[in-house]
This record gives sequence, C-alpha cells and structure tokens, in this order.
Amino acid sequence: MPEPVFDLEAVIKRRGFLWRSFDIYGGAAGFYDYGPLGTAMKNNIVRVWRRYFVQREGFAEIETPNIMPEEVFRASGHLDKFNDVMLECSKCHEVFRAEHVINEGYLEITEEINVGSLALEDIGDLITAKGVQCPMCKGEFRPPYEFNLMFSTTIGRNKTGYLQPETAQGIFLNFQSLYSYFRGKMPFGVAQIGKGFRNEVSPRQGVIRLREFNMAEAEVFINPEERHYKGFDKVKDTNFTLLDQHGALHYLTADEAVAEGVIRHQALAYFMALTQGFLIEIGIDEERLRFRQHEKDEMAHYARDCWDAEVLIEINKKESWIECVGIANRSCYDLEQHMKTTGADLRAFERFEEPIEQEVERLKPDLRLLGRTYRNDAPKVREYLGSLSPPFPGRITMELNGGTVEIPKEFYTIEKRVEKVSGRRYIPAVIEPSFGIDRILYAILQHSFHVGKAREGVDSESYTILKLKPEIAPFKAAVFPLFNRAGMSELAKRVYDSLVETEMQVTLDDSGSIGKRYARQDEVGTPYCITVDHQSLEDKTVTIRDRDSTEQVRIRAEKVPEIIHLLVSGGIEFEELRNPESGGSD
RNA sequence: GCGGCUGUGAUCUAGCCUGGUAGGAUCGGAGCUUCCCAAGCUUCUUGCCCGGGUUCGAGUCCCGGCAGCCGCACCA
Repeated sequence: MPEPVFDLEAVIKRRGFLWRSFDIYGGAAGFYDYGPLGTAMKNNIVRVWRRYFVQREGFAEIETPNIMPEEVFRASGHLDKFNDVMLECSKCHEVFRAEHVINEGYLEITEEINVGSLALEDIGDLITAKGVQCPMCKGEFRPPYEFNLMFSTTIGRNKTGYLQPETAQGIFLNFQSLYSYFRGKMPFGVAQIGKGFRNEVSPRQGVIRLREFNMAEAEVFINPEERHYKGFDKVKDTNFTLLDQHGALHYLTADEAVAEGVIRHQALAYFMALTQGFLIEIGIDEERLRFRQHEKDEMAHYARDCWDAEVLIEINKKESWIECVGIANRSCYDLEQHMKTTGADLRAFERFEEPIEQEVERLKPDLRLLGRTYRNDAPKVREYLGSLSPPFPGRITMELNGGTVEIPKEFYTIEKRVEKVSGRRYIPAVIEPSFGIDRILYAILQHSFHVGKAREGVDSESYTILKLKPEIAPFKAAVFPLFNRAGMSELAKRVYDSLVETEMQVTLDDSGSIGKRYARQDEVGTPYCITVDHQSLEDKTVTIRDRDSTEQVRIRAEKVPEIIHLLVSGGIEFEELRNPESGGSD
C-alpha cells in the first residue's frame, strides 16, 4: 500500500500554497515563494490584520524602504547587536562570541575591552598574544570571523546599506511627520506591513525560519508616565494563558494580570488581547495558543519587556511552541537613539491642563567681564555656564585648557523669575506588536488540517479537509455544473461570472466526478460549493454545500453572490439558509 | 559553520549493495460513463538535484557543490 499522499506538506506544495524558492537552481535555504493559493490566503490574513490593527485602532499605515543607510542601524543598535565576532575552536568546533571569551574571565585583564570597537585582526592578535584557549577542550581558536545577521549592500558607489531586519525603524525615522500628521495627539499608532531580512546561520525549519520574511508591525507611541491605555476596559475580561519569565503559568484575565503585575503595562495587555482575538478569528486554535514572557537575557537590545504569542505546531516531527507575534515594550529606546545621533527633536509635547507658574532660576553671565578675563576662551566659558541648570552650586568650576578654574561669583548673577509653563516635552515610549505573517499562515494551515477516513471504494486511505475560516480561505466558493451537458455549463458559468463581479475569489470546476470536485475544494479549504443540476435548468435554483457539514441547501441562482457574501462575512449562518424566508428555496 | 544520514515525474515511492538510461500509486489533462460527495474504464503529459571523474556504458561506483533531515552551535 502506498503511504497516504494526503499529508499537509504535500497539499501545500501540490496545490500551490508554498514553494521552495529558486527550486530549479537547487533552492536556497531560508527562502519561500507563495503560490497562488498561498498568496490569496496571505492577503486575506493581512486584510483582517489591517482591520484589527489599523482601522479599528485609528492607526495610520505607511511604507518605507527595505534598504537603509548604515547610520540608521548604528543608531538603532542593530549594527552592534547583529555583528558579532565569533571564535571557533579548531579541535571541538565549539563556537563562542569573542566578546564573551575576552571579557568573561578567560583572559588575565582588568578592564573591560570593548570588543565591538576592535578590528578583526586586533582581536585575533589579542587572542594569540594572551594565549586564549577553548574553554571547553583547551583547543586553539581559529582566526576570528564576523558574523552578520543583517544583509549588507551598497548604496550608490560606496555607501554601506543594510536590508532592514524589522520594519519598525522606518516608522521611528518618520516620527516628526507622523506626530504632526496626528496633529500632536497622543497616544497614536503607526503600522507597516513589509519585509524583514535576517541572514540566519542555518534556517532549517521551512517557512518557520526565513531569511526574507513578511511582517506586520504597529508602533504605538505613548506617554511613558501614563500607566493606563485607552480602551483597556473593553478587553479587561479577556482570558490569557500566560507563561511568565520565571516559568510560572497563569490563567488570568487581562485585568487580573495587570493588577497582579504579571503583565507590567496596560498597553501591553491591551495589545495582547487584541492579538489573541485576531489570531483566533483567523483560525489559530485557542488550545494551541499561549503568551510567553521573554526572559531577561532573551530580550532584544531595545526591549524592556516582551510577551510572545506562541502557537503549538509540529515541525520536523516534533511539537513545539513557536513565536509568531512579539509584543514588546521598547520604551523610549529607539527615538532616544535616533535623537542622540541626528539631533532631530523626536519628542512629544504634553500640555498641562492649567499652565503652571513656577519660579525658575537663571544664570546670567556678565559678558563684558568674561570677555576681558578669558579673552579667546570666553565663548567656552559662556557656553559652559549656559549649559548649567538649577540648582546652581555655590562655586562653579570648569575644565579649561587642561586645568580646573573657578568662575568667580561676580562674573554672573542668578536671576529668579516666575515663568509660565504650559506643558513639558518627553520622548514617547513605544509599545510594539510585531507579527510574523509567514509563521501565522503556516500555523493556521496546521491547525485547520483535518484528516478523515475515506469512504468505501475510494483508493486513498484518507480524506483531508482544510477547515479554514471563510474569510481566510483562498477561494470563498467553487461552482460546478453537475454534468457538462446542455444548459448546465452555461448556467454554471453565469453563476461563476456573477461571483467574479464581487471582490471574492472563486473558482469554476467542471472536470472529474462531482465527488472528486468536492474533495478538491475541501482539500484547499473552500467553504462553499455551488452545484448546478437538473432542477437548476427548470427552476433556476442551485445547491450550496457547506464544507464542514457537507449539508446542502437549495437557493435561487441569482442570490448566490449575496448569500456567499453574507456567509463569508458572518452575516448569516449556513443553518439559517434552511429557513425559506432567508432567501433560500423557492 | 562542524559531524552523520539523505536527494528518482506535481506528490509518495521501487530500483542503487550485485553498473546496461526507470516501475508503481496518487495528482493533473483528454475522452467514455450521463456521476451529489476522490466509483470505474481508455488514453496522455511530466522524472533519476547540479558538476566532474571511473567505465564501452552511471539513477546505480568515486569526488566536489547545492539542498533536506538529525545532532552540536546560532536564532537580538
């Protein structure tokens, strides 16, 4: 007996969901193509995502380049964090980060060495000079090598650029324009759907670890002082399965989780709730979904706190929890970094309800005296004095030309005056829900895949159904003429054409037995099949079949687009069609 | 990146040890059957991962590459 061919991977490839990229050239690890059905399904997922994370939240969606200049990633910290110098033992082939080997006691040095600032050769020399050996087996190290997780490229003639490892930076860089787009109203959110690129060492889990992947991210800018998040009340009763950073499992509502400090910010809990609702709506099995908090040493360099939505799927014959969404509190990190590097003002303004009158002290230098005394150094002294902020010390000293000088009291006066302060500036904190679209799509396929027993007389042993949610399914409906006989084909084509005029994706199939055609559609998750039969020719009715119950109801042919649309959008349930008043039979 | 195993039509596989250019099943196309849940019959399309070597001759043996799986490492 042959092995059952109806295994999910086979369906994914044969029916056109996902294909290995560059296949005729032997393929390349970490790259996948979306086939026609996969593309349709991905578009459907993205459509629902937009509804959740753009429309309903009132967020804005933007698009920024995939390639960015080096400076961006130097500021964002990705350059340091993604470029590790690695050392491999020539004997046991154990690999270490040079930074660890050099700074963690293997070397007889007192001060920390900033490994990131050393050239490759210098690190090699250092290793050789100090005779550092492999901590595991005392073997000799091979020469160090650079390990880049970002793809580098060249912009123009000789400017280094990188392919973005996340879409977030494009949003941060536009903070000023976005802030004014939202007319200075906080909080606000900005979404971007795009590609991320990471040059993984050995991506070996199919579509789970890609070198070029699809992501949908939202950056939500909030006031870091604000502990509440608007709309939290709406989600406070959401039930979570939470695995905290100490490995403790909690079953809590959003409200409880925040109150007990398991989730440390309302905004995090809010987007976790939104994420959970979204994932379940598009077909992730609730039982195979949980949130796991990152451990301290696991967190990205920019994150202060992070919860991953994880789905349980089978990879390489093993069940594992896979991160498919990360919901991070990035704090002020990114804006602060870009502000420091560029000098651009990436702050928001918080207007006080009432302007505050406060007494401020100001240091007012006597410029004439400064000039006469310090001559050419006077501007330096003036600048230094201007940089001081209250409270001012009794004696003011500064470094000048290698020595320390005291600025005599008569060189300045301290003025007190009342100022009206109408608000304050602050760097917003960022809450970021970040979705791995490819992983989500694959998890949905696994969670939707059902294998049943084939009927008597059928050659294959199993019958497979992809129980996709209608709004996610690549085809919403398929149209079949029962026979290719006078009238039926034409009517089927007319019904099909009427469906094509809607936004819905549909297919027409007149090849093979009727059972085979139902099976084809079940295999790719088409929720509804329309069949034109003998009776159709007499009274212009057709049957509509529900994928999961295989039940059939007869409806008028001209109502097909409307009814399919209602079924797909959740406007009516299939069962309701049995009631003639809903527009069903006769 | 290291070590082990593997690589046959769209899919699953037989053949490889004991060299003589490939067989099955599924899928797909066309037709018959006038078929409402992968029935049956006829017929057709598509294949030895790539390159080199050994040999009269290589899917089969050898070497290199690429890819996949397992283990180690890596996965912000």
